[in-house]
Amino acid sequence: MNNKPTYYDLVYAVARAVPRGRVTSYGAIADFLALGASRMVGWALNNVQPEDRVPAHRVVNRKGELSGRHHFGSPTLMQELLEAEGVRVENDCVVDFKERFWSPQELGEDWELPEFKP
DNA sequence: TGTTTGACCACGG
DNA sequence: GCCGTGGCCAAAC
Repeated sequence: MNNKPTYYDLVYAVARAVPRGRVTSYGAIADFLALGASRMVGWALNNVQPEDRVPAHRVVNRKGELSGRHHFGSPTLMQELLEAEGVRVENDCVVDFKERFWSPQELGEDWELPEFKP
């Protein structure tokens, strides 16, 4: 498992760049990274694990629903994490998702991976 | 080596 | 306004 120059690292970096108390969507990351495939974002997060320290719980689908809650080990863990950050989650959906939505474009188009230390 | 699926999104009917 | 289909790239079988 060496450093593979793949979009995976980009997805991880963007996920970490999500401010606390904010949430983003797979399509937003995919669009920012110009992947063209939001599915891969989910796959990237699927390969990621807590040991990567990637707040994947801040990433939800465009509906604002915690689609990946079932992949957190506990179906309620994702909601717990979001609520712990001040994000109100109801019925597995982010309340005021539109307002809580954060776009990676806020970082800037020239934004790149910060010093990634394995 | 080809097919299927996957934490999705956009568009069309 | 809701449901169905296509598309995207990559990994697993």
